[in-house]
Amino acid sequence: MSAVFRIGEFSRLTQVPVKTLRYYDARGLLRPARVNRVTGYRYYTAVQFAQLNRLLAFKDLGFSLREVRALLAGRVTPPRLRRLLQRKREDVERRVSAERARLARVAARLDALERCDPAAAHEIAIRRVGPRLVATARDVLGSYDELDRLYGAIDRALAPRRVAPTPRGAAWHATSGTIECEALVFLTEPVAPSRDVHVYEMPAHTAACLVYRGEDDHVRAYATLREWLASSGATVTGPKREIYLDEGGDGEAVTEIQYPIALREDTDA
Amino acid sequence: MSAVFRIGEFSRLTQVPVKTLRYYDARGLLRPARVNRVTGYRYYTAVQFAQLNRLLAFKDLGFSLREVRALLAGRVTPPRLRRLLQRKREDVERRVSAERARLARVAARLDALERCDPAAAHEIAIRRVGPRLVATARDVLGSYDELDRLYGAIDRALAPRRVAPTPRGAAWHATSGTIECEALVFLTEPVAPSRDVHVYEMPAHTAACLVYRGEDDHVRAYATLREWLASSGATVTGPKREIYLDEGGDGEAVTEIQYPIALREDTDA
DNA sequence: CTTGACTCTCCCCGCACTGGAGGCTTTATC
DNA sequence: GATAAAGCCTCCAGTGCGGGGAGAGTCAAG
Repeated sequence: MSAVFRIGEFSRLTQVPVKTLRYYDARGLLRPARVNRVTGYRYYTAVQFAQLNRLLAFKDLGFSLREVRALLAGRVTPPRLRRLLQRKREDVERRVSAERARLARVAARLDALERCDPAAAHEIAIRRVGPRLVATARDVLGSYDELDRLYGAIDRALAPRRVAPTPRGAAWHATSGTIECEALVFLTEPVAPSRDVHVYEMPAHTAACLVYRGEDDHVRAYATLREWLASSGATVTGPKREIYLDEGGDGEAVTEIQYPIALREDTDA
Repeated sequence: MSAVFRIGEFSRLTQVPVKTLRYYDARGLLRPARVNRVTGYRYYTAVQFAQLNRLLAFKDLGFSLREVRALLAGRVTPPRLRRLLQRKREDVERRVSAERARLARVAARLDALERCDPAAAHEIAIRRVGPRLVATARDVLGSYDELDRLYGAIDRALAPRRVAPTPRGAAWHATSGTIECEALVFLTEPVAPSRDVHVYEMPAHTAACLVYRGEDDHVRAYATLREWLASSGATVTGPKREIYLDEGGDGEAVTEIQYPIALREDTDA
């Protein structure tokens, strides 16, 4: 006497595609009340509507199908559900703020474009800069050329173990009015520090990165970056770094600028 | 003279996994400067850093790799980029508000749980209720039993074309103090309306759905739904509907309640 | 008995990667 | 010059959540 629905009618009533219902059956998430052994036809009854609603409700909260299955099948003690929901909430909160930050960046980019700003902001990448072992020498410099003095000190300190020629870099610390330069090279294994050469692991952080070619681009690159930093809702959280990717004796030099940043999700839109 | 990097070193400097770099190569997104025909080794130069940054920048804005490839390779006229970015912005805005609404629902659920609320709110599903063709008869009713009169009218109007026995339903309109009932059955093909039977396509909308069994659950179900509606930041946008999934002459009846709603993303957290 | 709508299983496709197996190359050390 | 340890290569398979379609069987109406 009780009503029975074939998959198509069940699908029409629930607005869940037939394919999806079969998928849920195969995954053990929603078994039809009866399946004809011979023809394989699935027959759903009214109780399946309730089961499907529970399934969709959990899915809507952001649980994966694997989790939903556990929630539907296994005992869900309320304290355990509470913990799961709390983790879910943090998850979703993170996603919300990530999406809002992304929205701010899209809006900033669009803004720049509408102001007919020629700034090539699409060359700025926000990257995770991972932890890397570095050897550094630090001093206040009178001119750019003095950098070589610092690299010389580093090279001497590393002399016994000849290190593969990875690109060199420099961090610029603005402390108490003067600008101090910290020349650095990347290491692949620890090395003993010396009197004026420090060895430590640079912590991981997020940075806005921009690569430029040649000396001419230098000024434009910094202008672009500064403008982007101002308009995209990011705050600088440390000394800027330069990585000399190609010191190009014959051709143009190639350098990457990295500004350590923290993203905020303010937008003026 | 210019610096050349093997894939591992390039990966270390950019923090992009080796596997991903190979994937980008295969997809034509980032070709190494040189590939040794014999050994297959990939060699990257400094310019690839700039290309990779552009790639990551576009990806970060939410473009798919397919779109990124088009942006990197094809001519990107600024007006076209502007349109793409505008669409992206709407996309991301939608995602943000969807995630915020989800967050509100997770928080509401957690709230209910912490108040030791026994409400089985996880049986409430938010569903898209698609457009469906219906035949309806509408009147102010004195008692529940009068519903049969309305269904009788519908049946007579459809008599020539005997329609498959799909579940019946009813919408309850609260207009000017009285409650009016609109009995409805679903159709699969258009039928000519009569004097007191209307035929039209019910528009698609979002609804909060809850299935209950038997008469005892009726009151509890409505209490649960009302409470959920109050705490989850949704507003009712139309007459509630009931779908009689199983009128169960012998067993318990099964009914689905549907409240048309609009989601807002307010949260008190 | 035929027609048309419905259903079944099976396999491939998409996204953006990630992991592993099995086999070369390069580099460092003895 | 031999060897070991990294590093690199290609190819195959899998992730989550289904969508599309082929080819065959089933069900109800005329």
